[in-house]
Amino acid sequence: MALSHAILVSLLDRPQTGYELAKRFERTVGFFWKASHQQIYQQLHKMAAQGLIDGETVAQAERPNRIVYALTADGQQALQEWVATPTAPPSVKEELLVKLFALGEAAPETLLRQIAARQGLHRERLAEYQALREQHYPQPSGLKPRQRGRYLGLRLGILLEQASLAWCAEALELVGALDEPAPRANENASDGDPPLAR
Amino acid sequence: MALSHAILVSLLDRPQTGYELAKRFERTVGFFWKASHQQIYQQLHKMAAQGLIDGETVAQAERPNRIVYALTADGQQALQEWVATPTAPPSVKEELLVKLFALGEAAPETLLRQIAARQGLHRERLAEYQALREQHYPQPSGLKPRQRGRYLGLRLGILLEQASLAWCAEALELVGALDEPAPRANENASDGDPPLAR
DNA sequence: GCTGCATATGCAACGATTGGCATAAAGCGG
DNA sequence: CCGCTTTATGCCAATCGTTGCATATGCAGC
Repeated sequence: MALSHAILVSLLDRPQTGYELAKRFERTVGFFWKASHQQIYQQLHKMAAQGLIDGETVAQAERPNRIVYALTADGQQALQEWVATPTAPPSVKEELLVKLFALGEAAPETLLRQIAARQGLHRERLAEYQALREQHYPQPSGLKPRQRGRYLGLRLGILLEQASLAWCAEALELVGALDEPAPRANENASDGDPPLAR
Repeated sequence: MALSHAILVSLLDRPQTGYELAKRFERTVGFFWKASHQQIYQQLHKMAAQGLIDGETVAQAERPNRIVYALTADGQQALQEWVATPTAPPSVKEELLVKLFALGEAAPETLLRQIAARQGLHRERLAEYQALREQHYPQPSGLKPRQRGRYLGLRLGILLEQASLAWCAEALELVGALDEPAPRANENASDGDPPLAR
């Protein structure tokens, strides 16, 4: 119910082929919505059948044909309607945190390694994002509307990476402390079911 | 490839019925991994067929029978192996950010409302999490291993909610500025494809 | 007494997503 | 000139996830 919308949004910029869409998904919209090329091609067929987009085949000399998709009036309307629809909270899939729930049953070293790996990832991304920000969005208040949306995406990326990094530091410390000095004994104490969230 | 693992982790605490698992998913593991009860029941059947868990039917007077599932040795081993496996980065599905990409094409007021709604959600959650933290995890360094995992989950929740709130404030300001004073003209300037991320 | 909620489990249909594979040609490096 | 990567599109199978529905009972509140 939403990959189609992400595609519509992307086509707003200009008509594109499936291949282009797939590549752009890796750089822009895809930061908030991942999709593989198979998924995109299939979705494009469906959307064309529904009349949301319109594909035009362009023959190319000595290259495979390309199919360039553009928004139809229906597609634009569908997009407008979707934007006006209340947004569901983001769905979460944080494997690492699920693993941490097994802490006490599993070797802490294994988890330490994975947290460190995660830390590296966040560091890389943060550096990337900050570079992009400096290059492309020097002063946000001067941006045109469409750029503001993109800037805000980047901004959320930066804030979340920073928060994640702070968490990694805490986690390394807290899990690391288990490794060497402690006796790691006696886990089954009284507590009925110490809740966490939601 | 991971709901089964989340269930295994949850069964680590104690044997549980599908119903209990579904309810706990709303409070604990489910913060990082959502699942509906239908999904859980189906998964339980599969896992029982694979020998990862073992279900025992308990007849109850004047209540539907319950099926209590417990980890088998195979299940425990599968869990250990999974924990030792490198963790994939979390998958993201942030609908709101996709919508922001349509900024300039769509009415800013609509988006403002949705950002405000999101802000409310984050505020609520943050308050919840902080209350839980104060109640259950007064001093993290004194926690037993298993509690540390849970504490870290809560901690990440708090950090991410705070970051999200900071973002909401920025977003409201930047999108709100579009609403009243500006002429909102001329969007199609030079820029080829200002990238964002990844 | 009716309504709604909580307990407790499940099926069926559909849609979303992933992974493997296939085709086809151009350009690049060794 | 051989193999690798890039461009460009697609099928198929399997799994994962969501929505709607069904069943059965007990308890609390109106």
